[in-house]
Amino acid sequence: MSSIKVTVSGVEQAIEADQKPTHLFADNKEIVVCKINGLLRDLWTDLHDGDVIEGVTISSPEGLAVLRHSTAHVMAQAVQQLFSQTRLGIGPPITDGFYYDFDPPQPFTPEDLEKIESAMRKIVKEGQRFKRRVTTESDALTELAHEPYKCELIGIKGGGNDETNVEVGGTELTIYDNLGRDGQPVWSDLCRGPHLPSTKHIPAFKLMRSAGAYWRGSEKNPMLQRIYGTAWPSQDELNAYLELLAEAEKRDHRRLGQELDLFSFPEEIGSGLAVFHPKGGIVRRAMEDYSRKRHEEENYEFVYSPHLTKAALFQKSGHLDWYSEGMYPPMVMDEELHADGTIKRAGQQYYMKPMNCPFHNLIFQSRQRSYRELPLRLFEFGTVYRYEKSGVLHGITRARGFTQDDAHIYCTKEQMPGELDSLLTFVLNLLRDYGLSDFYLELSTRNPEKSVGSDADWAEATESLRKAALAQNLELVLDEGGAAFYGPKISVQAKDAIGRTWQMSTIQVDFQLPQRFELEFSASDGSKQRPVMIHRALFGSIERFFGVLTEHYSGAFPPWLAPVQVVGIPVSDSFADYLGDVISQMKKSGIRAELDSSDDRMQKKVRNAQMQKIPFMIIAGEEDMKAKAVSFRYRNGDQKNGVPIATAIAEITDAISTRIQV
RNA sequence: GCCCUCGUGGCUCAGUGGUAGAGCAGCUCAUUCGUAACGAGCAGAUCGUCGGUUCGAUCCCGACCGAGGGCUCCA
Repeated sequence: MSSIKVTVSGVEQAIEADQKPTHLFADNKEIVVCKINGLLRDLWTDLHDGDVIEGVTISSPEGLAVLRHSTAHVMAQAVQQLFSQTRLGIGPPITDGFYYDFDPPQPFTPEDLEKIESAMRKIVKEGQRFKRRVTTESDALTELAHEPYKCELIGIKGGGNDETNVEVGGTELTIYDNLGRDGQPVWSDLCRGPHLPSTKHIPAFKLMRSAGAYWRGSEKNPMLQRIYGTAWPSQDELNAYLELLAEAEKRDHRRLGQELDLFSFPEEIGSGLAVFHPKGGIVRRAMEDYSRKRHEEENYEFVYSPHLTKAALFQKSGHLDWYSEGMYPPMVMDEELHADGTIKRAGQQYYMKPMNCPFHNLIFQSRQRSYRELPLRLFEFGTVYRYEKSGVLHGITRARGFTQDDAHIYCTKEQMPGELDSLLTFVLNLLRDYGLSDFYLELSTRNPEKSVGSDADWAEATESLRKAALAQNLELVLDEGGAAFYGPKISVQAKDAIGRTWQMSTIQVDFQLPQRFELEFSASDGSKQRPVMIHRALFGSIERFFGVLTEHYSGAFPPWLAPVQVVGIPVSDSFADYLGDVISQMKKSGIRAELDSSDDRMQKKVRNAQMQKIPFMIIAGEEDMKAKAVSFRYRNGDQKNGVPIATAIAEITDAISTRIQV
């Protein structure tokens, strides 16, 4: 046997020509795949003289993707074992897991998933080897004649997105055979690879759920059945992931909204339309009040506009042309009909507003504007109504009626860069005040296929946005071509307490509306000029931000936002008057304090307050009363006894005014 | 909108082709108790809505309304 020279992990060495990477890395069980000359390859790949080989561990991002993709294959094999009539779609790795799309005779039931999972465990146990086989288009079409979706992929080879690329994205068309103990193929799938050396390299996995999904992501295509799963390098990591999901479920704002009596969605009102209960109302008002105060400091002017308008306004803005299916249908007023039903007098159409901007434009236009007034910043807590598709509604974060903290800034071209810069700083600082601290920014640029406005305007606005973003020293992600047709935008993404990303604020330049409304101001030389218009919302919608904060804090709001800041718990009834007096003093200091005078035992009252996530429990009994003091119990279970009344009040008012979390 | 799952007292859930139970919450009584559920009793549901099948439906079928998980969508 001849030998060849290869470089393994940076070290040049001579090996037998029939040695594979799997042999080279035999002493490191963490290595499940490798890079040969920079390309990700199976550990069974043939080596050639001069190859440069690096091991890739199962825990690396690439290793995880391979693990998950291989697990998807095992799932597809199990599905076809159990349901032989099932045709295969695609099965790529995704964040934290994988999915595979199937076209089964019957949709999968939860019991099916259990069966599939145990069939998978068997396959994993068998240690089937993944073997790569190069084929040709015509051979593959013959071999996979019974797999119509796979044949379709062969037809679009190379042209697909990242997901279809997993199947056919390589330069060669390949099929992976799973070899049983006897070395004979037991199952095959069209796939680019690479894969784990064998199925026994799958340490931990779990099927999560099945769901419908359109073939290749288009709602014009048939609906396939997708099964989601997750796979990890160890059982511990799988458990940690499942715990994270359980934690996310516990802090789901829809669940907390009910448990903490914050809001509800009465069926009688309609899908996606919420009512805020008193406690939710307090949180919301605290949010709004603080936002209003900060906006006033930043020279915003507060305006109001009606919830509905004649069609003409949204015709002028263009919304009816491109957005009517997202709007509630019109109300026709004062229409008169002939006896035969034909129209005698045309009525007037009124629409619920899906946006506030046209109203603000009318305010701008209500009189002649001077350059001396600019930038003019019009702010409104504007409630809008959008007929979202039923399937997209999600608690309070995606609703059909919601209130935007909406402002439109009218300024000169020259003012725009400075305005965007100070605006972004303002936005981020305000979000920080609400307790979010981990951000990145996303800049959406022009889609040349679909946009209005001149090249120069776009370039200038995009550059101003980019400069403003870079000045923040935050990660900036480019969303190439992702802007709306009327102008570029920057959006602020925030991470919450358990690491999930939420899109928060958006700052959007608009080249369209000033033109459609023919907005003008008088410049210093007396000429008429068109202002630049900037749309911006910090919360997106108040309801949505409310939901995000609820999940971020898991319902344990910082004192300044908490519906009830203090609950007084007397050790027994005989101390209720004493403690009631302390609570009254707190109320006079502006603290949202309540006395629990129910006839529950104090332990029960503590439990109730704990479950309501009230920041401060103030307890008083014999000792405290004698000392003219109270005892604290904090949400985390800590205690502080014998605190003089004035000190206690000061501690609480201080926590509220500094907006700290406790 | 599409696919799947679900809809039983305020909440969480059990249950059956012959008109319903539990725990918590509520109310009453008892208790007055130092940091996460004292005890007893009472009350509370035309089993989402409307049709159909059936001698009879909360249970089977259909439509609608609503919820959940996804897909698509979010100007």
